[in-house]
Amino acid sequence: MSREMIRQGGRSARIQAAVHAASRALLEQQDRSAITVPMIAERAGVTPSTIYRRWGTLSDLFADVAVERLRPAAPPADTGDTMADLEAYTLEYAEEMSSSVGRALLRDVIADSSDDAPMRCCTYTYDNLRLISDRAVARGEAPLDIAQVFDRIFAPICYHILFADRDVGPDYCRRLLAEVGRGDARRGTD
Amino acid sequence: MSREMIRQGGRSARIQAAVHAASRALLEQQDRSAITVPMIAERAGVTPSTIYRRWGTLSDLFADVAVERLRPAAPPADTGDTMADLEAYTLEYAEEMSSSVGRALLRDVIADSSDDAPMRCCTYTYDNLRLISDRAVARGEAPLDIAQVFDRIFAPICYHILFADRDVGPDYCRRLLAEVGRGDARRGTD
DNA sequence: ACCTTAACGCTAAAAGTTTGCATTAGCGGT
DNA sequence: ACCGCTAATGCAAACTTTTAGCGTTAAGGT
Repeated sequence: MSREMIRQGGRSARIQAAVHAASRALLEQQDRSAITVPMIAERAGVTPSTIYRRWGTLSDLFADVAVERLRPAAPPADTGDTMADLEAYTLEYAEEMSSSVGRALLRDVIADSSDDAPMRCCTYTYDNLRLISDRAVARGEAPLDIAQVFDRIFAPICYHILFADRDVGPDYCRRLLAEVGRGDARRGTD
Repeated sequence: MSREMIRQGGRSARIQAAVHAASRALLEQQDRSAITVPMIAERAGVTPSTIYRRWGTLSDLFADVAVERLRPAAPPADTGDTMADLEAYTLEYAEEMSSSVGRALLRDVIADSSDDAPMRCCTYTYDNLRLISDRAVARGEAPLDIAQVFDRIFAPICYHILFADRDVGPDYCRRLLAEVGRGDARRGTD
């Protein structure tokens, strides 16, 4: 969306930061259905037309903000044990996403009109899993089967969060992890 | 949303039907970002304020329409073989949802501001799986582990459709089915 | 330092949304 | 079958949001 802009430095970047910050601030205070483009513009010290031109719709702006927030701040913890790494990362992911703000982020990302935002969000998870896998290989262990981790662990977690049909707690996550671990969780990347 | 209305008969129902029909028609012709409430209202022969009052926002109206379209028209096919029933239903589900209109429906449902639409959509799938399972029991077989079918088959399918990170074709679905079948796919409902 | 042009601010017009009031038409009670 | 009650609709005015044109500013390259 605003990734492949031609102008990236200076004012353009400052405005993007201001708009993102204003969006985040408002999302924390009010219900999203009460937030409007002019509100964000005023708080960011920008005219509404700038936002309309750069992001098009409120949904796309929120998707952009959500992707930004979903971008991992720190790499997954390195415990020295691959399965422990995976468990820690999974539990953190589930806890973060199943919160009301996390669920909103997920929905914003998925509502993006282009397929760009959801795919990028997916890539973040992939990169983290890849990192855990690479560390395993560096220790002489077999790599993680990342595709299977997506199918068996992260997909169910996201599904239940998005469809709100069941609670996604640590116990449930550990069961998913155990089912994968019990089988052939590692056998090379697809 | 419009489910628990007090008035259900006569004019109210006619208007709901007209608005739904108008929405569906417009969704087939134009990009959803180009569709507005006044457009739907005109096509349905209704004033915009009626739509605003009953559905609130365009997203919620679309979610309502999507749930309606997702409601199963016919029960899943009965082949006499439980696993064949499950395969047929899964492939049909995946094909329908991975199409561009299907994906849009899924996104509309998930974007619903209340958690009502996504959960109801989920229930439709559950009911269909339950039907397949019940038929299995009637034949003296073990029931389907529905929770596992959700986690191992439908969740991955929906995840990949929503995040657009990979293609969801019959081959992929059959692999998911095989992995469940190979394991303990039937062991009672959670 | 200069040139090109993407991006912004401003403003006015267009479109969409909200709201109050009058009217219509389900629904339950008689 | 009729009557009263009120949810639901239509209409129209007030209000807000969105779009579009135009001049200006400031990145980024030469």
